[in-house]
Amino acid sequence: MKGYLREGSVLGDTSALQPWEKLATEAVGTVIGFWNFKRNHGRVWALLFLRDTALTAAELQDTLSLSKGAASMITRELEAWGVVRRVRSVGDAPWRFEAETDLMHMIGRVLQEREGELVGRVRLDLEEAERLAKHAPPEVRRRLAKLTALAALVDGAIRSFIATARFDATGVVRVLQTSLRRKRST
Amino acid sequence: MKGYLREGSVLGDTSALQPWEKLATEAVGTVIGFWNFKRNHGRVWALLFLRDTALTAAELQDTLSLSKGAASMITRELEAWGVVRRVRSVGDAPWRFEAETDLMHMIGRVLQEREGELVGRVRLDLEEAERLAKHAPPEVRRRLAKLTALAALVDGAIRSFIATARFDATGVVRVLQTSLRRKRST
DNA sequence: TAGGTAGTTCAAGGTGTCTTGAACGTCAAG
DNA sequence: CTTGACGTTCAAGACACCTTGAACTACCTA
Repeated sequence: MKGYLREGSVLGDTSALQPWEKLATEAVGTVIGFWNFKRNHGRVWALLFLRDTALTAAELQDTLSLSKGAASMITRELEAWGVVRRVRSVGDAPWRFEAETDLMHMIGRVLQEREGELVGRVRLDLEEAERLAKHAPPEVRRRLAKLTALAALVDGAIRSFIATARFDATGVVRVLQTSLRRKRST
Repeated sequence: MKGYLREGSVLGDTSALQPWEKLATEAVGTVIGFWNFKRNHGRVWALLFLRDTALTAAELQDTLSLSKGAASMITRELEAWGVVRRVRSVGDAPWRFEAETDLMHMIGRVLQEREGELVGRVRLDLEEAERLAKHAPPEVRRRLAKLTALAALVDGAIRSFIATARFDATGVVRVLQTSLRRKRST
């Protein structure tokens, strides 16, 4: 085993994507990329998720054709988001990465990281605007109120999702329902 | 009135953002921009929404400091998405734009335009992957299934939202609930 | 000490997208 | 026919973000 390093491995072991892996990793990469992360965040996570095993950075690197730098940065970021775990097997082998498998929990974390702050800030700005518009015409105030109500709704839904993130989505349902009762129209 | 055209208007009429308008348009612009449209889509819509009135392209242009080209393009796009309506007042005045005010309906349209196609395609790809993996180890198949289940869930939620888009979000709640019943775990 | 692997960092270059403004089309009034 | 407001288009430039790969640290082995 010593002589056969990464390139030209004998059994297309870790490298070489299976056809379904190709499809799935690209699909996930697309959504993730569209959703404002890097496509490669999605590809890496998806591959780790599909193989049950933990892979090394080097394996990810050439299975997905990443540069060395990219492999390092992507894994580090995924790890920071709690979407991937870094594990060291026995002895002193290189780090390996394994995927978080609780999808909902994952989405919750990411939502928190990304939307939480944004939505929260926007909500505050809108509320501030509402305050400033105290003497504006009623229709204007009504419309501002409509905006803040929406912001609050979304903010609430996200928070609840984060708090109780599970696949059943119970939390979100609850929030949407209660908000429903409070404000018929808006 | 004839002599006083756009610049240096006597009463800071249409130009000149009120402080709350400034705050609100920027806030909306930020979310929209973050959400992968142009920041200016958000700013323009928000201004039209806050002023109850329909504004001309020229007014938008200098109230929000847009270039002539941008004003034209942004309004055209908003119009195409059904987020803004183009109206011609009596006689032969220039076009004016007014905002769609049903927030939920609007979001529905946009979701449809943007997510619908993406999520749908991804879902198909994942299902194809599942088919290709027919002879893969069971754990791999289970994981693929998990992904397609998520895709299907989201796809369903979006479709239902689009179909019954209202502020109360009843539709989404219903979908999430039923999907809840069918697949405890995933 | 020399040589190798693992891993990180960062400047440089690449990519795709947004914005600008000039050129152009159209229409109506003079 | 000329002029001027309104509106659209598009090529060029500005810009933001991604990716690359070389340089570097740290650590282990011979």
